[in-house]
Amino acid sequence: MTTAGPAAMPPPASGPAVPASAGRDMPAARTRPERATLGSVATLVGVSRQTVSNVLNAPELVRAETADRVRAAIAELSYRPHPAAQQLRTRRSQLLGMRIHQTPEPTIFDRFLHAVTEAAAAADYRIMLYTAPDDASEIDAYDELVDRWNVDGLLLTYTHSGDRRTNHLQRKGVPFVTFGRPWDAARPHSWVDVDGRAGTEAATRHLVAGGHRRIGFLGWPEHSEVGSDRLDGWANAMSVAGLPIPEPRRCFNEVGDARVAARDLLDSQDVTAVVCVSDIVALGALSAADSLGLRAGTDVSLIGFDDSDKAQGADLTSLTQPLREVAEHCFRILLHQIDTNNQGTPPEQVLLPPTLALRGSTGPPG
Amino acid sequence: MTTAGPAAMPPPASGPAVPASAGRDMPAARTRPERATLGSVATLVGVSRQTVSNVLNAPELVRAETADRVRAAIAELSYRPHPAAQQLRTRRSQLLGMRIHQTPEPTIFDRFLHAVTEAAAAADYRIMLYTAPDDASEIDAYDELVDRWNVDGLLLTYTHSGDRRTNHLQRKGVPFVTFGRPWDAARPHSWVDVDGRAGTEAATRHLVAGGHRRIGFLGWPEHSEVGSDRLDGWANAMSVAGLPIPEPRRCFNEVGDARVAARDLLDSQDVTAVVCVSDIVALGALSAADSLGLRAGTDVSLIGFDDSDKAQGADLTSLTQPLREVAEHCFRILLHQIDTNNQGTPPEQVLLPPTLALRGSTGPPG
DNA sequence: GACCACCATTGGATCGATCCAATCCCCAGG
DNA sequence: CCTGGGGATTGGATCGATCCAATGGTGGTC
Repeated sequence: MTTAGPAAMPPPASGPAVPASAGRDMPAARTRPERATLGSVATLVGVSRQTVSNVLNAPELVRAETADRVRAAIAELSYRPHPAAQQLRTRRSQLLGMRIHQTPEPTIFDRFLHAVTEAAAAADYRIMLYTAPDDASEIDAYDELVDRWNVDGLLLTYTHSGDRRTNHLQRKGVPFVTFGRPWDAARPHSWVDVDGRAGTEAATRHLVAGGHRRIGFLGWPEHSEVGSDRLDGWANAMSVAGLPIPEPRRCFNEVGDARVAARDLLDSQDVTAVVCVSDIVALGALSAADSLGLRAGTDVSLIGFDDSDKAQGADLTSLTQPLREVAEHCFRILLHQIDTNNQGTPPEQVLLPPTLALRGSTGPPG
Repeated sequence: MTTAGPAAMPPPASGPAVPASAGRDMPAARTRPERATLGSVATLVGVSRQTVSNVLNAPELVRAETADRVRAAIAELSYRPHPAAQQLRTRRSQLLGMRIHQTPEPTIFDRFLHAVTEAAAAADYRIMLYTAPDDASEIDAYDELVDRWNVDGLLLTYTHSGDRRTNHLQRKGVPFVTFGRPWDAARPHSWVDVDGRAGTEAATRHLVAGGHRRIGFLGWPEHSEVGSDRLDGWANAMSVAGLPIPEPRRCFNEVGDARVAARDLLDSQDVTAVVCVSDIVALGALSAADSLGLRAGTDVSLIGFDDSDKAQGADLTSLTQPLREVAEHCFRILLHQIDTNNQGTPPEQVLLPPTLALRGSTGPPG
């Protein structure tokens, strides 16, 4: 369900029917919770503010028995440090910046955003959004974010060759991680990415194991780095299997264009299976097969990439990007940079393999 | 393009080729910008901190000539107040909270998120994200957000009848606005929504004006409030036009299910046009028409809802939700509540009409 | 027993802004 | 000439945390 009004049809969790946990009553009555501070905890225990602070930030300095009493008081008053006060003193904000890109339609980036928000929340970090019309003004926005808001780190997406943003951030010494490889050999920085090549390789191997011998590839135009990577995986698996490599077809990432290209591929090349560079493209292939009277899963096998909702809806085998893991790695690496003050440790790179989600378009399950 | 890796094919703005504005050199050389503070501005001008503060927050207290000198110094040092310090003193954070919902696939909510981020940035507010598995724990999250992070206001989405969140926030006195109507007659609060009924009405009128007399409706199952609203618009327009009202067909918001329902509608009811409750459903109808040998735009007219990228790709006439306006209204109302301390003015409601984006599925343009 | 090292704890200063009350200045009114 | 009122400006206290240097108490050593 890509769409529909804000109160779209199936409410995206816990419907109105659920009565919500009943046994929460204690704090409901209070009119003014009267925020607890370091000081109030300290006087309750009978120690100084600094001792309370140490219990939280440097427990090894505090005698165990004292620490226990402090912790009890913290729990009793349900004290939590005030972020603004901390930030003022420490120059740390517990905030991570993330740019929202202007895309015609939402992408898996949005799922990534969700996963990162959750991963960060577990460590008491929050995501602050910002916008920028292009990379150039994004660089301008960094100064604002870092100098004024004390954002602790940045998560970049949509990296591309010739990306100026990473250089700028390295020069400024701001901790950051990118989701996506730097596609040119720039100064190395930390990144996390999904191994598209490994994905299409696995997909192709799966088809080969299923008995296919003529397997085509439906890709994007040449200049796409992500696209070439995925194409390479298919080509490599084919050559490893000792199979002939049909000329790949290319199209834009739209169903209509993909349908035309796919029809051509199915017609002229006589393939029995097609590995597609994306789900969108695979949907076009599905439609093309349909119009040629070929049934997906029996007459021809199709595999997409991204395991989007559309793939699930169309019963399309696809490659699942491990977005939760990507998000967790991104956050872990970023947190490490922040904690070590961005020094000492070399940049870290993580490449995660997608997994094949088998569905009807590659034959009956089992 | 719903998908593809993080560095997806067409980079979503400014490609690598663009050399980025060349003429920015001044601040690049400095090693340590040495943040300007109220105090440094004050000593430069030769006035007290408070006067500088007044220039920014209460200009009417300052003599015009003094204010000008202060403003000049502010510009020279490129001073900007430190949010953490302000927040500590004023209990205002310039932050708005927004929950990211767990949706299987991104929705127009993500476009809304973008629009809100931009609207807020113009007034120096930022969006902070949070997650919650369901409405109940979302309510828990409010305490954290409001008490600890001093979030100034909240933007809620996915309202539904029986929504407990709004009551809770009203009790706490936290400023908030919802994108979406409260579908039951709860205590009134501020909201902004898109008038689905007016949209389908306009769509139907357009079809009637084009000469159609048998116009069907393809909707969601009965329990959807948004769905009923959109159905009502169609039914009303039909009855106003004095046309017979065919039995509406209902399906889930998936292409596959919609195709089945649409085929039935096109077959048995002999309609020449179909108003659809969403783009997804309309795509199903498109596919059904195709399989029946009917060409969209000539043999049968189809209209979707949301004007998603899919609609644009499929050359489908659809109803555009004015998300930018929705976002701007939401922010404006929220800001007003914050500024007036959430008192005095009654809640404000805004209902915005969608606009019809005409494409090939309702006949040749012009 | 005096001395020192060491651990646990403390008090005061500080981050950068705003709040509040006090002060200064100038001019009209008596 | 003194007084009072009001606009413009100022200094000090404050928000809630951390940083830093100093203090109190304990035990070991000569």
